[in-house]
Amino acid sequence: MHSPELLKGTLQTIVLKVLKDHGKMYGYEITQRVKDLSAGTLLLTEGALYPALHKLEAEGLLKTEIVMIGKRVRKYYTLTADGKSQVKERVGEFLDFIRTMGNVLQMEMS
Amino acid sequence: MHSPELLKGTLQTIVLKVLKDHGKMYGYEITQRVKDLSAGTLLLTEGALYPALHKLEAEGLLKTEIVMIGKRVRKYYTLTADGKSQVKERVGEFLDFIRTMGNVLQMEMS
DNA sequence: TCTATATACATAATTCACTTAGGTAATAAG
DNA sequence: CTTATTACCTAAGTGAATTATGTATATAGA
Repeated sequence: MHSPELLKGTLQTIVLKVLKDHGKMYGYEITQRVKDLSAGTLLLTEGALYPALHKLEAEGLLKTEIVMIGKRVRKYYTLTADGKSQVKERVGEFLDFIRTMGNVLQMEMS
Repeated sequence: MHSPELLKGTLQTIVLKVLKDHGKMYGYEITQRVKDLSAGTLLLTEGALYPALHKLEAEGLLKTEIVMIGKRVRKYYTLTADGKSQVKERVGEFLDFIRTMGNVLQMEMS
């Protein structure tokens, strides 16, 4: 798997937003959804994703539900109320950031 | 000084692009220029900037010229030929990144 | 059939760009 | 004359990622 240096600091935002848009999802599904949405360019590593999910859960932004698929464990994540409000905040921060970067890098971000 | 998590991975791009747009500059001047361009929101720390400048110089993207201002040392940086071509590449990568993030976060980036 | 690939979870060691903290010194402002 | 600003620098610590590993089920192809 590969992922750019720029990804740093955006993983939580991505996870929260994808969960908001697609509802209940499990870890592996999130990696696949992000891969699809990014046309194969954003490949979330498991070593980054799972700790991030656990952290967001510990912070009360996500809640989990374990489901058995045959003999296989699947752990579904959904946003809590706190999680939902955080989505707006994080995405807003990201928008501010790229707006600022647009100014600093003198890009015409129509 | 304060700076967001999102800044990670963008510092070199910022330095290179600012040097391309403003020509010969010294470290402290870069921090002030970035502060101005970002309306006070992007505050480069010296602990991040100076090592980054030294690294870019070691990689041959920047060259230096030391000037005495009274009894004060001032170290001017300019882009090398390699540096100039890297600017386009790095800014291009950043644009790709925000385009991809636009898709993943389902933002309408007109 | 058995072998590789995909699915699905997880943690530990390491890396690396940053922050925080510290240091030196000249100049300007009050 | 004391503080803030200008101007350079390095070192210790942090934290979010990568890389490496481990476990195990399900599936597709040769």
